[in-house]
Amino acid sequence: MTPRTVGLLGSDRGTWGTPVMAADRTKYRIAETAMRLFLEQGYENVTVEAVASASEVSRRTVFRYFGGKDELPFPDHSGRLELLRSALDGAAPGTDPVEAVIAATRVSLRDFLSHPELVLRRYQLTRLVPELRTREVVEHERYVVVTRAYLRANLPDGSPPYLHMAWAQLIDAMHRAALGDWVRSGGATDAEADLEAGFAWIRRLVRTEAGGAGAGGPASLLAVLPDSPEARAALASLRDASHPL
Amino acid sequence: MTPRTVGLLGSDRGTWGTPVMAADRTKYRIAETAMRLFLEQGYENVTVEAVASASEVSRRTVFRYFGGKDELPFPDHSGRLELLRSALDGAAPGTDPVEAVIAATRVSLRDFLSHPELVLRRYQLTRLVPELRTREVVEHERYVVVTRAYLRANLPDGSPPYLHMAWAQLIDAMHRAALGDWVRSGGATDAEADLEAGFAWIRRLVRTEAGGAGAGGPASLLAVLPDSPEARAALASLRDASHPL
DNA sequence: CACAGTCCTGGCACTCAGTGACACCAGAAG
DNA sequence: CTTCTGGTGTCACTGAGTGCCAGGACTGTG
Repeated sequence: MTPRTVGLLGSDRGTWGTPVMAADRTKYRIAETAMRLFLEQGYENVTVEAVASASEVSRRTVFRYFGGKDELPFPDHSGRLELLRSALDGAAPGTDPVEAVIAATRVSLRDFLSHPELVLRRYQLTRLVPELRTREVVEHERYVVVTRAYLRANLPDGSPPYLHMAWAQLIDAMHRAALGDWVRSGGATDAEADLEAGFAWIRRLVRTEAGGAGAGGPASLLAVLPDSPEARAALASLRDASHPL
Repeated sequence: MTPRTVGLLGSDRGTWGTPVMAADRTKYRIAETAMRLFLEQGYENVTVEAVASASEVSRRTVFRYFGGKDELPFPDHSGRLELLRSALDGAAPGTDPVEAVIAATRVSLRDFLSHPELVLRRYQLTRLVPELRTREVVEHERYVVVTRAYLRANLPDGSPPYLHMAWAQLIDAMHRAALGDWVRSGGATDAEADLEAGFAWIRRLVRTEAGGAGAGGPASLLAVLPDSPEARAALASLRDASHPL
């Protein structure tokens, strides 16, 4: 280990952060090289052989670390997926399952933001190369599958069959929106704040389903009305009268 | 045209319905053959060459109709995507954009259900072959991309940045749930009714954002409270007083 | 009838992704 | 020194996907 080959890389420890990449330096080194070549020469014009030799490994080794050429820009996904799983597994028993998924999604976004150069650089690539965009979609779907499964297992029994799907997609929408805006802005927005704003919006909906007792369907009302002082006052009095939460 | 080659197929017009396949018989014939071989021998054990010769076309022709081996079971997606687009384009000008997407999604589901054998047979395959499941995810994402773009363009200007994403994902969740339950049940459930039930649930949320005037953010209140006769009465009077829609 | 144009097809030939099998070499442990 | 183990390189092979060209069917035009 500790290759003396500083050549193509700025240093022997790459450019990207520390947390995940410490686990497997070689994998990230290959990914970094691949993304550089893809950006310089175009995805289709770069063979795996080229990536391998530029990374100073054999072609076979590239395929030992990555399932395919299109996975080269995503060395962090497997780790983050594991992070998401453990965040859900580690949720306190009594926790509202939707809140558990929200917390896990927050963890996932934080992990994204801890590799800003990787994520922003990759965006340049996925925007340009349809095949990589496709791969990104597939990788992303894995997260949603995990949250869907968690919600299906933990939502109260009387829930309608679309509910786990709805919350999973809704929470994912906030994740997508916050991360997407951040990435499109080149890292300028406050993604965590945006995510929390989305969660706040979600929470105003989730109380409907989560509050009531299980059997017989939701015992809540969801009301939408034009804003006005009268409406606010009426709602406030109703809320205070019956539900002093 | 009108090939006299009845050989491997039960008839010269395949097995599946009429609407889309009339457009290109050959494409559906190849798809049918491919799915049969995939189910009989396993996806990885069937080469494109085998599909081609069993379909009585050349290997080259298979790739003229399909972008790749993994697209063989999805001959209907391009047509349905076009259907979705035209449904959105054809929406009446004043229509609530969320309602427009709901209507388009209804059309999409109907189109799915018009090919029951194809869809149910394909489910056996996608459940079994990860690569095909992946392709299904990607194809599905295309629909959501279209609806997202439509909502982003047509939602009122003051809407928060996550809103188009949220509604798109939410409506898609209903589509996924209804179609998924139908497919998993082997075609036994009433998918259209399930979809409408989901839409009804969505409508209780959507009124919030769609009603208000544009500038300065949503001019609506969203309230969630415990159900009670008093609450219902109070809300009814508020609604009648200010918003006689 | 002759001829040009178009569309769909088959037939190569080629690149390259991905995989299996085996050999090699480091270091750790006995 | 021997043995085991984990990471690596080398080689050979299958098969997906593409570019190019040629041929046949059909159409319209002179």
